[in-house]
Amino acid sequence: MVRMPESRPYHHGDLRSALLAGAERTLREKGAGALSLRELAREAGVSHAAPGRHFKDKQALLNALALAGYDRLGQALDGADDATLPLEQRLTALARSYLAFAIDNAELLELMYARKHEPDASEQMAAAVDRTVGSLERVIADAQERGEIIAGDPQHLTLLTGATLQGIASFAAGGMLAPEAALDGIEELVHLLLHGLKPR
Amino acid sequence: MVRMPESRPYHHGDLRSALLAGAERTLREKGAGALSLRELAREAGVSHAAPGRHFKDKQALLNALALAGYDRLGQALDGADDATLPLEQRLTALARSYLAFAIDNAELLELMYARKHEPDASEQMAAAVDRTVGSLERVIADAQERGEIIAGDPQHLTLLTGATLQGIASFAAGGMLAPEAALDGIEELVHLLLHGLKPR
DNA sequence: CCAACAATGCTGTCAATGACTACAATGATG
DNA sequence: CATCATTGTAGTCATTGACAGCATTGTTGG
Repeated sequence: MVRMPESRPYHHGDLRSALLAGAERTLREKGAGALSLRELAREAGVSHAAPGRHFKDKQALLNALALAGYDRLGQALDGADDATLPLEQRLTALARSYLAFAIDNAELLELMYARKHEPDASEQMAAAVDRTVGSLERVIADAQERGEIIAGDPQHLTLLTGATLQGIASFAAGGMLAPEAALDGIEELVHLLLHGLKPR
Repeated sequence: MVRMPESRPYHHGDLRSALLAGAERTLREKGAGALSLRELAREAGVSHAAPGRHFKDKQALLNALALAGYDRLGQALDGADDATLPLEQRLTALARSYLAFAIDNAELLELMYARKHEPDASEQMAAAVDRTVGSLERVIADAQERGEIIAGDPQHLTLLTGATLQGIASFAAGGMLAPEAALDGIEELVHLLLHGLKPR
């Protein structure tokens, strides 16, 4: 047996991107626990230590993955926000967009919320969170100015709304709630949030 | 050097409990990722394969840990529920109890919600979830009968309430919200849930 | 044109881990 | 007290993350 020339070049070309892409696929298919740097290296056709050049350690890769996730989520939310819609519809659209993302990126979202980031990565992470939360806070603040929502610290109200969404997403991710049920229930959910549980 | 008799008996006595206890401590101190069967065995003063007699694999131990968590959560909630209180206070007490548990058992709660349970363990898990959710659903259903809460499928309303709580817990666990802030905000939160965001 | 030099990849190695097997001690049961 | 299931032990294997040292490539200044 003679070893073939293996025309593969010494340099991969864009190993960093390939690793991130592979990691996302694995994340989606097998969950975060199944992520292995060595496996990713094998998939990319590269030695087991090569990833080390691009990511100091496993956590660094996970951080990069989370940041990319925030970008995609931010785009989805920005795309779904239509300031010309009436409040309830506007909120519903935003909520649907968030839930849809949460449902098809359950494992990724978990990474995004994971509290294991190093101090430096945390800064970028915090900024990303702020950008994301901002989408929602804007809607709330707008509605307050128009008198469509009660007065009060907009951050508190945003917290309530965001928490509810995150909770639903968490239930859906945990299998306690079917994804379709979660999506179908959005209108009622937003309605309840706006009108409260008490009879009027 | 002569090996001492090592008066330790061949049998540990209650290895299973010792492992669970150690696992909980590690979970609390270093997080779920740092859990190692071998490390637990060392702490218990036992060989590295001994845990295998009590837990088929690592996941089995995690499942047991989660079930124990549901028991403790259930006790906390049952203890906090006082049916004689007015609705808003009753809900507030329950919410505070849940949040307190979530905050000081963040990692455990994550395990409890993890969707990695095998089909058989899932049954017990589902039952445990039902028992837990039941505490809340009871309150909602009671209030509905008294006309203090709008009509509608009580499960939907429970879902909304539970999701909001879980969302807040999730934010607190993720460091996006200070634990004290979360606990302090409970009254306002429950009030908002009951009365809605729209002005009356 | 080529001599540093920085990036990027490779091979080799280590300790830790989860899982498995075969074997030994213990203690309960008939 | 003989038998046998339970519970531990010792040894082993493949996988993994991390690291060190070397090789290849491409770039940049002389």
